[in-house]
Amino acid sequence: MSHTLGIRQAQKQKTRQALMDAALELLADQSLSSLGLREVTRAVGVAPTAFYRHFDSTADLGVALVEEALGSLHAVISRLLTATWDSDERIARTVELIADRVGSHPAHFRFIARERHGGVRAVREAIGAQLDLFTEEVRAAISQDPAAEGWSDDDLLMLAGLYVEHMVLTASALLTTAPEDVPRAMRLAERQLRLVSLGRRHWLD
Amino acid sequence: MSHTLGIRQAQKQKTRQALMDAALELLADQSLSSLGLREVTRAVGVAPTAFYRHFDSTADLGVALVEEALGSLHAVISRLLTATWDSDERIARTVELIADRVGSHPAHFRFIARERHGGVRAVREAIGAQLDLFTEEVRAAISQDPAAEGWSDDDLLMLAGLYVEHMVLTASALLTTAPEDVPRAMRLAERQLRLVSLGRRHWLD
DNA sequence: CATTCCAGAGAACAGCTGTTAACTGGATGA
DNA sequence: TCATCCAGTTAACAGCTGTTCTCTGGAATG
Repeated sequence: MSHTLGIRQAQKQKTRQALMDAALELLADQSLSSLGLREVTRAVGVAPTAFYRHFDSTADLGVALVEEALGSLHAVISRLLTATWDSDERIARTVELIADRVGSHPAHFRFIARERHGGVRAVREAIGAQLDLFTEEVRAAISQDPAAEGWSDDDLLMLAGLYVEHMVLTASALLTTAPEDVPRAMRLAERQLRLVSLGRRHWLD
Repeated sequence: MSHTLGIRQAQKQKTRQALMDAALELLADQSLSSLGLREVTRAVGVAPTAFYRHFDSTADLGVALVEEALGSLHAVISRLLTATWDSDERIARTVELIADRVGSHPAHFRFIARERHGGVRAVREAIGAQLDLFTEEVRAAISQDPAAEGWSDDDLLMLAGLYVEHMVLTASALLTTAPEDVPRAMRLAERQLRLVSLGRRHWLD
């Protein structure tokens, strides 16, 4: 599986990653639509023209960043969803997971929150597609639950959408929360999820 | 109350409004952090330097746009909240109101959704402050409701936050919905609100 | 070993940017 | 009527932008 790359390809990937890392850092206080290609190459210490060996444009780089930020999350989320905990435990674990990821990769989540409704269409769409994927995965998971008995597919999708949106919202809230207030923000997110779960339990009344 | 402005002040306000309108239009496919002052003045047909007679920077203009987009909404929301309808009716009216406003001022809502997590701190904060205001207003309104008996202030704020976030979410969803799918999106938003209301009703169980 | 390949460098391009300074001419107020 | 004010203009500044073409030197290939 793991084919050893030649020195040349390895170097190329290293430069590509350096460009993506630098871009992510520069995006801490600006939006993608104002990110210049020269700005990125300057930060890496590489000629402006080298950029074109890796990306067509900064928009293209943005799409690659979406994959980097959200691609690896599917596996983690799926594992969480298939575990069989009771409702409160699952809620706590979910919020913990989000807080952990936000804590270890803040720039990625900042990027996603910022560009989700941002000025670059291709990136917006890439993020939307990833979130739709998450929504479908969540829908599949909760449809297995005995509590989903009698639910229409449409209602399941509605609920899954609510969960996914809330995850994004929580991540973005945690980003703008001072470290000492993180526990409070986590408890807030948990209460909101608990309220939604209550609504879910009485949906068919 | 309505003091007649001199010709000079009237002209100044007219130019200022033209700058804001042009900016809003240009922001349809870019973020504020990439909006140039020359770009705006060019669109209006005015010298670049004239910009400084009205705003310090494009960020300053952005803050003014936040006020324009959300300032007038408080009165409308308050009126809606104090009306005494039953739960389902209120939900339907709320979603209708949002759909109406989004339909008549799409650029304003696009701007808010885009810059809520955008790259310009001052604008992010201005939007956050406005949303906090809405949250407090909603909290005050639902605390009057008999259903709020026994609720802690913290829980009321949590629920109000959920409602406000959902309004923003619905507005942004309606923006990216094709006209023929708007009714479907509205019904989806209503079902989500109904689920939250169910959770609310059973919160103290 | 000789050849091909290709990531990155270098230089140059037209055109854009925010900001300054000094100005004009019509509305304003005494 | 006449002096003052001030929204908008003109010109110029240094510095930035994306994109092109040409070149180079070390890795890959046979």
